[in-house]
Amino acid sequence: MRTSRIQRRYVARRLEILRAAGREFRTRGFAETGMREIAAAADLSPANLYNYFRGKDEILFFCQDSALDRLIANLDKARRGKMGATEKLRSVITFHLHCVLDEVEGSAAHLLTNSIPHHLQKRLLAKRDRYEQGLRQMIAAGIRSAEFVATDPALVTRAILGALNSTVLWFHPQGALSADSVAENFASYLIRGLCSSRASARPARTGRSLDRPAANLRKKIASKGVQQW
Amino acid sequence: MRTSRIQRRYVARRLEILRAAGREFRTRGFAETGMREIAAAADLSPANLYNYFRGKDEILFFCQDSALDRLIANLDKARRGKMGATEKLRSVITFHLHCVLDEVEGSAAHLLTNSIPHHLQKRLLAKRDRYEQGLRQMIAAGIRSAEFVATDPALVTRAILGALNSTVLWFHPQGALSADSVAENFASYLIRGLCSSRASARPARTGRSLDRPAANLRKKIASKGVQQW
DNA sequence: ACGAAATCTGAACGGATGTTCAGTTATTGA
DNA sequence: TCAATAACTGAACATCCGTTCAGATTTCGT
Repeated sequence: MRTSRIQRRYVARRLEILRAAGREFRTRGFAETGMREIAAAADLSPANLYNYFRGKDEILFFCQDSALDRLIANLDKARRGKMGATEKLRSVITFHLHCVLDEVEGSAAHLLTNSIPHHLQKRLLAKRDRYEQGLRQMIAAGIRSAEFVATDPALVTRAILGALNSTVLWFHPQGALSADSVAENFASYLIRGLCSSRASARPARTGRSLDRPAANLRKKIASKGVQQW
Repeated sequence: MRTSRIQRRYVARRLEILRAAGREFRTRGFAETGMREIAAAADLSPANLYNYFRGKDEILFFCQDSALDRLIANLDKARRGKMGATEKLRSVITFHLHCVLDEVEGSAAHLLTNSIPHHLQKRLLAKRDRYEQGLRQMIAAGIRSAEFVATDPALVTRAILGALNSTVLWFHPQGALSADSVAENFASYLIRGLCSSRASARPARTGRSLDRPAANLRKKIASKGVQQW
């Protein structure tokens, strides 16, 4: 056989650990979750974890890395499609939510955790930037094609990602609200904000401390050095 | 005099500490920030912190508590106003962003931190629920008055709060992007999503795994037991 | 069945962290 | 000026956490 049984069992055990760790990270947070708890959740002794991962950092790294891979793969697929910007964006939003809400080992995709070593963090930030830039370009294309209203694509991208990622903070898999319905409603709302509205969304100024004209609407934003979603 | 000088100095020092702690929490995260770092940032010895706060938990608690007080006060003021739902919502969004981005000691308002003791966490969750409910009712009123399109107010509220709170993850006070322009752009985008769009925001189904009708649009959500924004 | 390799475990180590405490310095009120 | 109170500090304590390691147990190939 191509891959030996012990190899297959090894990677399966790794995946089990990642799932258990993701579950714990999600509910308790990274810093609040100890290796002993991860081990208990994965039915292992704490010491045995180190046969599968170099340490706690690496566990979180692979959680985030695999989630980002799936997100980027879906994004690229959507970008290559022939549908309009609206449908593309809808597909990305719903997939992102299902990825973050359904697949528990990927639900740690939003954790910042600057306590993870630099060389790992750099790789994650690079992937995250790539995802964010792809989404931004998708929105910018929709603006150019006049499907979307003229706004700052970078800021809208971050608003969307912030809304999507923070769902893990309140969503309960067993709750009354399904991931599907969250995805449907979020997609409708977040996309509608990009389509020109009937009524003017920017009425007469209220006059309260916001007197400076919003002239920096399309200010360029450095894509590098972005720390977080 | 009404308040003695030593009392005034005491509360002033407390505020200095809260500001310094908020600054550190914001950049490093709660678990990653030690009491020794807070003390250094506030120009105090670590031991001296305990003359002003019972411990690290209480420092975070007062950071979040004061920020929530300001947010709730502004929300109530907006709700009592006579403007339309659009202007009310705009005022709340911009104030929320300025509170979270400008006033550094309040920028910890988004931290979950389940490591803080129960009796403190309960008080914070109560205030957070009150804020969220107020915002939700504001949006629901806009829907009733036909200013906003018919959607699930609870989910839109959480999308908005998620977008707003996650700005602290990437916003840099010294960066090229001002808090004002973030507030303007976010408000425009997030409000436009509540106004009926010209083009249909929900086109023909793509057919991909989202075949279940979105019938649970107005499903009630338990307002208690909400853990996070 | 048997030696070898993989898998697993309990116990301990080193370091960091929140916190305390005895003791020192600064400030207050008269 | 002087006692009393507030403000502050360095050093240590207790605990927790990530990690390691020697050795036991299971699984594998033959």
